[in-house]
Amino acid sequence: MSLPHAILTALLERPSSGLELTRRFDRSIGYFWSATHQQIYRELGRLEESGYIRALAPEQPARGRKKEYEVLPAGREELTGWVAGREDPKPVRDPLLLRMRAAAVVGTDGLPVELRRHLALHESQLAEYRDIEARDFSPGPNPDAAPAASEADRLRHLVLRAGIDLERMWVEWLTEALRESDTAPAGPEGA
Amino acid sequence: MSLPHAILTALLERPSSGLELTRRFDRSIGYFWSATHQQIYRELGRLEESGYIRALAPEQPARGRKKEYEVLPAGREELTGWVAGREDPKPVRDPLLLRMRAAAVVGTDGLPVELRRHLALHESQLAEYRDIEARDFSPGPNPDAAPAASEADRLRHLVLRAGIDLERMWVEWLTEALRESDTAPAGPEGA
DNA sequence: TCTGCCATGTAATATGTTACATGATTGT
DNA sequence: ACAATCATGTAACATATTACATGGCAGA
Repeated sequence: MSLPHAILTALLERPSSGLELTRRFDRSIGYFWSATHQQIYRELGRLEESGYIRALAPEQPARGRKKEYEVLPAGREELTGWVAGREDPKPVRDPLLLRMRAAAVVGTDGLPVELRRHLALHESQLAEYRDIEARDFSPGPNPDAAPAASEADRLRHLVLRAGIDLERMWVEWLTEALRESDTAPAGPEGA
Repeated sequence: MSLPHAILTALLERPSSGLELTRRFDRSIGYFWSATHQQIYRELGRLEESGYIRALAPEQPARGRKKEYEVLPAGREELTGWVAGREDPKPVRDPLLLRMRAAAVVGTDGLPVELRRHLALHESQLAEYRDIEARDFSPGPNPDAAPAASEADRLRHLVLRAGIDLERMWVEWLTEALRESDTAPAGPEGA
């Protein structure tokens, strides 16, 4: 039940149309909750029906016309309640780890190539996050002179650092995995 | 498309019935790919129909009777091909990070309690992984004298270390998040 | 007018979750 | 006989993915 709350958060940050939301889900919000435009349009319909959001500048029932949405008080309340609620962390679900486990049974053919590819992807993502951090959360040359970060900025920086920590973890783990597979002779294991 | 391959891997490690698989998906395999018994039974049916697995000790079409499955050569080939294939890492999808982003807009009421709860859960999971590592992959007092780990063991250890690294990352991140929210006064942000 | 892109949407399918149903086996 | 548990399954629903459809608008 996270997608509706992701959309409410995005719309509170800035009222948007479906396509604008889709683009924001390809960047900032999408860094920790991805969604396609089909999901977003469907969910916008539901949220409107529930009275959590409403369309601005109406009188345009046409199909190809832009439709902006804003959050209603009921939507803000719903989101506030969700933030305060309980939700256990989901168990990890990672196809790459599964493939490594499978490789322990049927052999590692083709795996190192894939590990190198993933390493490059994670390094690239890490670099992107670090750029964002330098741009949006740089402390400046004299931290004491800078204004104290707002609570909202502090939270957004924390979320970004989770992304950075995660990517760094994968980069380190993949590097170690490749180092080992270079050292050990990697013959087929599945005989 | 990972669940069928998770099941093929599990069945190659050891032929099992549906319920036995379910239990293994609550432990070892479930640490990086979870599944309920309903998913497993449905997928077992499909895999059998595709000719990837077959039921052992047949002649028992009854409902409550145990049914063991084993992997056929076609199933092993399918799995080998999947291991060698390409599959991009999925973007992160984490409700807790989403909630922190939402909290930046509507306020942090109730969040610290939840962060502490998650911290305890991750610490517990980390401890469990470390127990498994000590039990199954301990180098012993004299590593040089111990037999070299097999390629399969090396891979399984790597997968376990990914789990350990992930949990440790969350423990550290949550600890830092709590330390900051103790320092900074956490007033409602959504005014 | 034609092409390309902006924008919203439908349809079909796949996967995952929750609740419930049925039969078999074992111990009391 | 009964209850508890093992074991396999169905049904309904929710969510996510993929492919396609429709209309508006701007410029060549």
